[in-house]
Amino acid sequence: MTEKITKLKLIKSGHPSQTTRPQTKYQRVENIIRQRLIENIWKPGDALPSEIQLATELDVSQGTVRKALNDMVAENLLYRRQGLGTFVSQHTERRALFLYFSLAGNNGTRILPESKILNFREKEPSEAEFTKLELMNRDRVIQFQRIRYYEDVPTIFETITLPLEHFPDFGSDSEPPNNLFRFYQSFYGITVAKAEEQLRAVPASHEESNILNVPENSPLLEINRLARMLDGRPVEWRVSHCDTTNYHYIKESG
Amino acid sequence: MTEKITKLKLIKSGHPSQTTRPQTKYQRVENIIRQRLIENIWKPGDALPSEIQLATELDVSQGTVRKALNDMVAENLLYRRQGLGTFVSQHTERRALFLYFSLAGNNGTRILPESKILNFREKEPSEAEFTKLELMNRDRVIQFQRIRYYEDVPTIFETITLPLEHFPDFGSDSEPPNNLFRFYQSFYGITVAKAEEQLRAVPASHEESNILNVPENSPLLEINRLARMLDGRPVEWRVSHCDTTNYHYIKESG
DNA sequence: CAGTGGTCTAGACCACGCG
DNA sequence: GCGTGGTCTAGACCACTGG
Repeated sequence: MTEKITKLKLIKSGHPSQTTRPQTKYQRVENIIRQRLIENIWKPGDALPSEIQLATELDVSQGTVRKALNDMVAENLLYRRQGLGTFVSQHTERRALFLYFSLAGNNGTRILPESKILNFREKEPSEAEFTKLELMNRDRVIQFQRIRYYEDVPTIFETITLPLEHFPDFGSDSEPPNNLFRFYQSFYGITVAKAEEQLRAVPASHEESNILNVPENSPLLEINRLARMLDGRPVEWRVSHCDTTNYHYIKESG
Repeated sequence: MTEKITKLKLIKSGHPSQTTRPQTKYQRVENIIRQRLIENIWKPGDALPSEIQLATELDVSQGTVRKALNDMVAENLLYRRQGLGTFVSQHTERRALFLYFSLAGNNGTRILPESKILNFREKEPSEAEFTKLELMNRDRVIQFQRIRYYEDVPTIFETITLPLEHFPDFGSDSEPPNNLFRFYQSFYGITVAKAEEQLRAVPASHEESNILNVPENSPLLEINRLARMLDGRPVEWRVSHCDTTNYHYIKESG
């Protein structure tokens, strides 16, 4: 009994600043783990310490650690494999495909389409780019465009804008690969944690009609997506114009 | 000790058929609750018995009931209000808006747009309708079309198809209201539990160009949505053609 | 086999909503 | 005050994985 009381005292006195703004233990555990992910102390693919080790280190019960980890698994930041451990999520092909790429063939199958870079430049951000990417100073941006092919048919025309700040020497070595998120993660230690998409129907421009081999002004699906890192800062703004004759965007709700 | 052992024996012997295909207790609890929702024993808006009552009734611990309920809260079938209880989800305006209606103004605000019914008929299903709605016999279907307005501007043209089987006397009393899901729920006891959407860009037909007041062949966003009931059977097929000049479809991932 | 996550229990105490 | 869900603990046992 006395031991219990002492423990509670210790916990409360150990966090005196949080008496006004109460925070649960599992939230504190979550924040600690989140911070370690942001600081790359635990890298994508790494196994975390076991639940019992974490519980001991952070002086909480295993159940509290479980709750925190389960929350983060639900956020796709971690994944579990029974008998093996808890791991930091990576931007594998599968993850890219099911989390951040929603186009599927009319039969329902998804493929991560091949892509070809058309152009590349470093420049001052436009007003829209400055706002969208939440740039602070007049930081420069990287911008490139590419075509993506579904079964060798050009289907998507993409314009991608990145804050130069986070991507030094981008594109100087070699062409950026097909799976950009994995590239950001493995070369720059930047993990895309979430994204917001806005969809519209737009007419094909003259340039797009040539590239995608469709009539001018024919309808294209515009996917306007802002991707954010673990700490919430924007990392990539991507505008994709898609010929949805043979493919469509899918979403499940409920 | 002996009590514990006896209890375990009881549980196992109480479910002899499940020794080969093991199922966890919380899954069993989930299935029982799910079944009661399907059978309308607990109706939308009702409070469930308290966790302790359920635990006693089903002979499991409160923690097991918690896990089952939390899973179903994550599925949006139930919601919790601390201090009050656990409730069956309803198709309120808010729910309709945030779960099943993804159009937002370019400033980010969402509105459930007003609608006007254009026509209504009962007919034999087409081949596509038969397949999509997973009709078994040659059941008849109800079909109607409507315009939806955003700030008094016609913006969406919808074609809605329902299996007549589930909607006797549909439309004979009065016009179906704006929020259809709530109507299905309160008048027919049918809850829409999930939906699958496919999005494309399509050209405006001659008819649509008149209705939506846009040039013929101008790009429209097509939302092709199949809604399913609690037990997974299709209840509604809706094809919406949207003028996305002032509005767009939104999705958050991560 | 040892170590991991997954399930389940029993019980304590807290925070909230309502009468 | 009372009943509800929300947090937290401690410990048991199961199921899976790998060496």
